[in-house]
Amino acid sequence: MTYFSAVITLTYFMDYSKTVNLPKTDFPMRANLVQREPEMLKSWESENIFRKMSELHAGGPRFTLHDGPPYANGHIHLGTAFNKILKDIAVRSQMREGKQALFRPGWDCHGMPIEHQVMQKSGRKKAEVDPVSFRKEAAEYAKKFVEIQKKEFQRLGVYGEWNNPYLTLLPEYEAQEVRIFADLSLAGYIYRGKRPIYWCTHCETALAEAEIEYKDLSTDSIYTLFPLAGDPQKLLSGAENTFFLVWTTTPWTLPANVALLVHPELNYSLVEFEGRNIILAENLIPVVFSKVGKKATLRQTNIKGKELTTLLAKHPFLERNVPVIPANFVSAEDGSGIVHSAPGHGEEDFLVGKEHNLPVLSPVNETGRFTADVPEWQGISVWDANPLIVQKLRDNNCLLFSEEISHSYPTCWRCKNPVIFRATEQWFLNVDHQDLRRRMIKATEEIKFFPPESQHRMEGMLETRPDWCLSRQRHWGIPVPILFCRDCKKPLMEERKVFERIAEVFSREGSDSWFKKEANDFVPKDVSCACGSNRFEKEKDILDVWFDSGVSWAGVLEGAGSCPADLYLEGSDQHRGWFQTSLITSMATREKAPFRQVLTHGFMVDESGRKMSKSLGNVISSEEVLKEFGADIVRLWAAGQDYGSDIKTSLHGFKVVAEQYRTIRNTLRFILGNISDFNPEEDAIKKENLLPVDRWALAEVSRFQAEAFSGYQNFSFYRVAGQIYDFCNLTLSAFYLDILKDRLYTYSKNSPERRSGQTALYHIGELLIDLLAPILVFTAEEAWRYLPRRKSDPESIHLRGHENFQEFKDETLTVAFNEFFGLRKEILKTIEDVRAQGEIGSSLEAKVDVKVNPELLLKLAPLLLEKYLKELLIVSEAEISANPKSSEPEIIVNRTNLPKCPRCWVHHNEIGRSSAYPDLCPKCADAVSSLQNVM
RNA sequence: GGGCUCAUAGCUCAGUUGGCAGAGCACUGUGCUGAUAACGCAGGGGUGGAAGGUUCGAAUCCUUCUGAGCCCA
Repeated sequence: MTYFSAVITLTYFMDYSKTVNLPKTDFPMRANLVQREPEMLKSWESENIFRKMSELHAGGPRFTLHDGPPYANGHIHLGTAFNKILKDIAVRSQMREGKQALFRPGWDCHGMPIEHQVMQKSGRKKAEVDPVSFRKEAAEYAKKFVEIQKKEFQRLGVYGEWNNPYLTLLPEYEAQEVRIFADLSLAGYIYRGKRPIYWCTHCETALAEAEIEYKDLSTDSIYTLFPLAGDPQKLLSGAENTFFLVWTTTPWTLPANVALLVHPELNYSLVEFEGRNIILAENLIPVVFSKVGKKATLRQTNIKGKELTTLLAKHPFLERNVPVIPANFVSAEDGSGIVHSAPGHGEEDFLVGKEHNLPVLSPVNETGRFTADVPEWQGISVWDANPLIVQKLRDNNCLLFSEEISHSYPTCWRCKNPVIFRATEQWFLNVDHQDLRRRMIKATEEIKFFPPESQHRMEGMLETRPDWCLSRQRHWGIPVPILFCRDCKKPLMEERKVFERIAEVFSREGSDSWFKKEANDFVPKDVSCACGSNRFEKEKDILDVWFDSGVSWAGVLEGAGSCPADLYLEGSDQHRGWFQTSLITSMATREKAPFRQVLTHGFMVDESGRKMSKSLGNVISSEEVLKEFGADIVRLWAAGQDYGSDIKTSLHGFKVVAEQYRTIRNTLRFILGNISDFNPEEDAIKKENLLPVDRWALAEVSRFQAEAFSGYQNFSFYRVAGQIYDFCNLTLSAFYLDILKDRLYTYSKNSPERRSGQTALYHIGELLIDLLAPILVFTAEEAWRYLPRRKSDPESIHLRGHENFQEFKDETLTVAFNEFFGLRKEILKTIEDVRAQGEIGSSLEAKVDVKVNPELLLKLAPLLLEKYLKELLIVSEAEISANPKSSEPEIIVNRTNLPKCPRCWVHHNEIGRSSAYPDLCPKCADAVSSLQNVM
């Protein structure tokens, strides 16, 4: 008996397994991206695909994404890769919408990091360097990394004009930068002024705001006493022996002190302590004297800060009387509520000082040592002077007490040493000239920000940003294009001819010419100084590297007729950086913003949400993941991130993405395998003749497409990626493809049922490849090569626009199927129970009886369940009927008693109807006989 | 210290206007062996960062705190 049945089964299996239409495709299951992607890149190159892409919609509406230039130093990291991939997806998705989308990548080539590297390599110091040969080395260094990074971006599949990138060191770019500087200068935005700026005493240079890192450092926190020098309005009851309690964390700035600052609305008090009267903020009395450890006696209260401004104070160790001035930034939480002010050594102090016409003292030289203006400590560095000054205060009996506190302190981003504020002569851009600041804030209201909160952030930063210090005392950059009169020292700032000459020379010979030529080479013969002299000398400072990139709209977009750009897309740090510098230069010279839309993304952080940094050792390199997973995985990862907040990144995360990729790839493979014998031009079934479930599948296609389109339009790539994955996983794998298998495999090749399913599958395949194309640029192309083609189809998916599937929309079917899925879940649960009891294994062994209330049955009518229910449930017998009494569906599942068709494995009541194939069900008999007719 | 943002299952995240906490992955069980280095089904898993408050009712609104990120001081 056992022997007999085994032989029979084996016989049937051998026979019929060859008659079913199993999936057939050479599209490999294993992606092998690391090897296959470089081959694909070569084939794109040999077929000029990128060039054809750029020509695809020539003359049509344009989409310009302007590349924020990465810094040409080192290899790209995951953050750089992420940024460029987002840009690429934006560009490609717009291109697929029918726009002419060009992307010209750029690099930022000047600036400190490169200068620092080159300087270190040669072991030289700034003063010892010959600018011309040094700049040559720096340029080579930058170009080397441009090439390295270019290859790395290309390997990621990023589309762009790689043969024509913009570099901030190209002569034409430099010339354009001079022209913008000229426009700014002629319009009155540029001024030379003494002003406290961040100064690194180690690197001996001014630093931009962007070049500052804050670190926790321990510093002196001292409470010093400034004697009262005058009380003309007799505000204080006993003015004898009275002192201001003044708090500072930078004792070395006391020699530059010119005022005391109080908060105008804060309440101050007079206390008696060890025979002296002391003024300080009322609410800080307990804190201060608990630190001193002794009690003070309250003498007078409720003195408003603004009343104190009538008083005069005496400097604790210099022969100088200083005024008391109101300032809103004085804190009532720390110190004493009275701070000392040195406009030469602090930004806020400077602004208050400017308002009250205070002198700007800065008796510190470029190495951070006191000048002759401070004879007592001349030649001593400010860091070494701190304890000496504290001692001096103590000697003068002017120190209440001192302590050490830890607080965040600005340090130099290169050398990591603490920096100081020091007033020097610098070139500035006045951000309030001609109401620029207001105009910029207004302009941001017209710009679309992604995410929208980003606009507030930008606005807030514009409100408070100080004038832009444009000059740097370095070698590697574009020179400040200013000439001075050798005789009267006046700068030549209003002669357009001079700027034009400089720009013209730069465009031919590059900005190196500034260092090679004489000043007079840049001055036309007919130009002379107002004083009559025509002997000139060159400015020695160079421009801030942020000015380089800040004029890229002029250097890149204007010439191409693409300004303003449609999109700037950068990390959120660029609110203060590139977005703002670009906005400033453009609003000042062109009266308009250089971008219509701005997208910002978060930063890479590790699994526990901490910033990736070399010192923490939690950095994941782009190369590492690329080598292990391939570019499409990195791209799918990038697409899948909600860039609005920070991006948590781990190797495990990439493995999860790789799994998602496999799901998508397998889905594609299944589709391709099942339509390998389908010719869309001959075999497609008309919409009205499709089976209900196939029409529903296409309705889903139209719905999914509309959603994905809107996702791409809003640059919500992570939504698109999620939708694609859910579509593959939930709509297709878990339902549609599963129920389709019986039809695809067992119906005869050319049957309407099978062709109906294939028609839907073909469109699903088209759509998937289409929607994947901007993200999985390699895999989409690979799949495209295996998809049956129409005659009109191009050789590359990247040259094909969208197929529109909106005609397949079918609200009735969609609603009906949603009802069905609720019911199906219940039925599947019941089948699982029966399976758990050991009654059935395969669901094809099940017989399902369902009773539902008539309303539900009516809703399900479009599905034609009386005919298709068993197919939709993948069971052999299924009946559904109405029962007015049942509010919940009644589901009964049993094992079927019908015999099994050995070909399609469905249990069937009509087996043997065909005399030629007595063991088969009618459908299978038909299929096999038609097969033999063909043979 | 200030501005903006984030915190929901082991992981990645949904959750529209306050109304029964949801997906995928992972895990466990299981089916199939005609997507097979695949695919299906089911299940367990949560003090919603913490503490208060408003409300009949809070993941959602308010306050404070904690941790994290960007920017600024």
